[in-house]
Amino acid sequence: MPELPEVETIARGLAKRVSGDVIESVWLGQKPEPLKSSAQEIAAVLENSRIATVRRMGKHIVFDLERAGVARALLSAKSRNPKPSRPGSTVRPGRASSAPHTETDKGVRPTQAETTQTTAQWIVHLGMTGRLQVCEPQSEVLKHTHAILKLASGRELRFVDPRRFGRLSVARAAEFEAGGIEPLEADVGQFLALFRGRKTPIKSALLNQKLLRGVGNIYADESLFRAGIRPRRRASTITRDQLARLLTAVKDVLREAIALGGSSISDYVDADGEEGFFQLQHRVYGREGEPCLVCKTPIKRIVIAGRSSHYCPKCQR
DNA sequence: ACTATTTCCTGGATGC
DNA sequence: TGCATCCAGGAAATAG
Repeated sequence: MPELPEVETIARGLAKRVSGDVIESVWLGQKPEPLKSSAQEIAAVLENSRIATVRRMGKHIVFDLERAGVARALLSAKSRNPKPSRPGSTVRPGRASSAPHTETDKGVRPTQAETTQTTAQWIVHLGMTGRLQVCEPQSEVLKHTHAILKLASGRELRFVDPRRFGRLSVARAAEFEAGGIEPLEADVGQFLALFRGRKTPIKSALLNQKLLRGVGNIYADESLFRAGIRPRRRASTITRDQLARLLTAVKDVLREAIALGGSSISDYVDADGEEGFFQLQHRVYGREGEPCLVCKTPIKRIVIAGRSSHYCPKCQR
C-alpha cells in the first residue's frame, strides 16, 4: 500500500523514465472510472502534452505538463466553455477571502494563453493497489487497466488498479494542492501547531492528510513506536517534548524507508518492478503477538478509526 | 469547528 | 474442491 516512501520511490522511477516524453493519445476505461475529473477533461489535458517533471506531493504523484506545440484545440475549447472550476476536481480554492479584487468568470487573463506556454498537471493517487507501469505497447494489458497513455517514445504508460481506490485527476496550471504539510519539510513549530487542541487520537491525527500529508497506517505505527507514544493518546495531551520526538521519529522512519525503496506489503513494486525492503525493518506493524524488539512484551493490535494499530504496551505510554 | 463512522472495491486468506 | 465470509486500506461522504 503506497504511502509517502513508496510514492516517492515510484515518482522518482517515473521521472527517470518518462520525463521529456510526449503523451500522444489517451485511452480511458469505461465503467464508473476512478476519475475525479471527467474523462474528457483528462484526455484533453493529457493529449499532446509533454511531461516536464514527475514528483510526489503527499501520497499523490504529480506530472507537470507542458503543452507540446500545436495544441490550440484545448485553449479554444476552454474559452468556448467557461467552466466554473468543476467541484469534482481536486483543486482546493485556498482561502475564500472576498477580497476587493473580485474576479468574474469573464475576461480573466484572456490573451495570455495565446502567448504563454500553457501548463497543467496530471495527478495520480494510487489508493491501495494502484500501479503505473511503463511498458511496450505489445505487452499484455493487465486486468483492471483503467488508463493507457501512448508516448512519443513508442512506449505506453498504464494505470492499473484492481481495487479501484486510486484516483486520477487533472489541474489547470500548477494549482494542485495536496493538503497538509510535508512531514520531511516540517519544523517543530509547524508540527506542534497541527495537534494543538485536538482531542482525536494521535494516530488518527497522523493519518489526517489535511494536517500532515503522506503518512499512512504503516509509518504512523512505526513512528509512534519509535517516539514511545501510544496510538490512542489524545493529540492535545502530548507534551511538546514528546511531539518533538515524534517529528524526529516520523522523519527518520520516512527517510529510512525511502532509502530502502519503501515497504513491499502484498503486491507493491516500484516503477522498475522492484520490491522495497523496509518491511523488514517494521518494528510493530504486522507483528501482533510477536515480542517487542526492545522489551519482549507481545505487540498489541487495536482498532482506531477503523484502522489496525500496532504498539508495544510497555514501550509506548 | 471537530470528530467518529460508513462507504467504496476486489483479491487473498480463512473456515466449514 | 468449492463456497461463503471476512479483512485490508485512503479518503470522501455522512452523521453526530
